[in-house]
Amino acid sequence: MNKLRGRPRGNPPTRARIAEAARGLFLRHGYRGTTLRAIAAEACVDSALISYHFGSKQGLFGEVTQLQCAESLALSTVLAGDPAGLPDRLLRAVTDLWDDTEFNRLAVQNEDVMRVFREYLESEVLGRIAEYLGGPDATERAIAAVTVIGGLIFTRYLNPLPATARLSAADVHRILGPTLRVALQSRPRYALAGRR
Amino acid sequence: MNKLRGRPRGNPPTRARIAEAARGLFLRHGYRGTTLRAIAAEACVDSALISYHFGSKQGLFGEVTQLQCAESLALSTVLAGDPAGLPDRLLRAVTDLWDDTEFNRLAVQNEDVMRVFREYLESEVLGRIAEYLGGPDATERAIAAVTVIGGLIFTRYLNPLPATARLSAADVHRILGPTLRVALQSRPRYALAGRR
DNA sequence: TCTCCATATTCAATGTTGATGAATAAATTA
DNA sequence: TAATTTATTCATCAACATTGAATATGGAGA
Repeated sequence: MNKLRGRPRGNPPTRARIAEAARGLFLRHGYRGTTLRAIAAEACVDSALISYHFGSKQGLFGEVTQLQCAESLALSTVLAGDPAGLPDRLLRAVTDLWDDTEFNRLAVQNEDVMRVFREYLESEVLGRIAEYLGGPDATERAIAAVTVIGGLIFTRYLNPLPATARLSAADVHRILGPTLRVALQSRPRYALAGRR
Repeated sequence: MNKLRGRPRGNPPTRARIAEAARGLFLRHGYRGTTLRAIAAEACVDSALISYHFGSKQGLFGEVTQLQCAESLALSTVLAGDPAGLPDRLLRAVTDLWDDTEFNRLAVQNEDVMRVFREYLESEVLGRIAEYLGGPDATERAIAAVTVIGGLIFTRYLNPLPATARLSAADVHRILGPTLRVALQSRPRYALAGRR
């Protein structure tokens, strides 16, 4: 920080260095856990420079995050093949992306709601559904069901997508009913060879 | 504020009043948008009293939130009937709960990640899937698929449930494949099925 | 009833935080 | 070369959550 005032010599890529430092810190400590001063220190820069370049902390975060989103999930490949294999390809794309990159770590743990909601979903909903179903694959069926339900809650309420949120309850029932029914079905594992 | 120092006469339920005020403000303005000072003002109390009673802002929020969770989703009723009707009853319970109560408003909009993620899910994933599917009910099928995918992302990555998160990618594919397949299927209700 | 301690409350201060405006120096343009 | 635009530091701000000190009441035991 003991640098000179005024514009520095050359055209150092300071802005990029800030974004890089921010990305690392956001990944490690989440949004709230990362202060502008920490980013500035990491980038060896005065913290005011961040506001200058990115407008605000949210602006910086948005830029760093959107960069990640742009790189993510190459949908073209997924949508290129035959319709029959689409489910598999979609699932594979999602898990490949999220398992391998650091993208998921950008998910700021919303330390408050998220924890409560997770515990509730896990112990109450999932546990009791599995108990109700019984049988050897009860847990797996419950997981599938919780996924659909969690997806509904997430895309309709927690973080409403307009297309989903503006449906009536009846439409939601009609559209998701068959899906949830299949999720809850027992899927005999070794009965059929099937392809992967 | 112009009150006397020291313990007040009688045993006024100040703690409860604070919780009540906090609940209202959290509902209206979310977690970050609600300051301890605002809660204190609403409850006609010094803001230091909140730290005294609840330890911290998070402590207060946790108490208010957990109260809501306890009241929510009467699973017993859902699990009481015949297995065949379970999907419908589950869906109904979820939508009834979340449509009618204020519970969903406690979902602190994680103003940062959530917005980006929502826009991405809506415009990229949902839009392109619907475009790919084509046909009259493409949007509905895309919504169902996005729900499953969003549920997977949410319960496995964003807010990982242990049971779901510790699965291998292959297990995820196996368990959710049939579900997603059905979500993507055309569901002819009033007309004959035509693929694609 | 008197004494003491735990409890409830206000007040004042502290240390962070994100942001802003002024000063300054290099780059760029005319 | 002169003027303007851009990049940077410094000093400061207001808001925030939290903490410590001061003070007054409630309740338990004599």
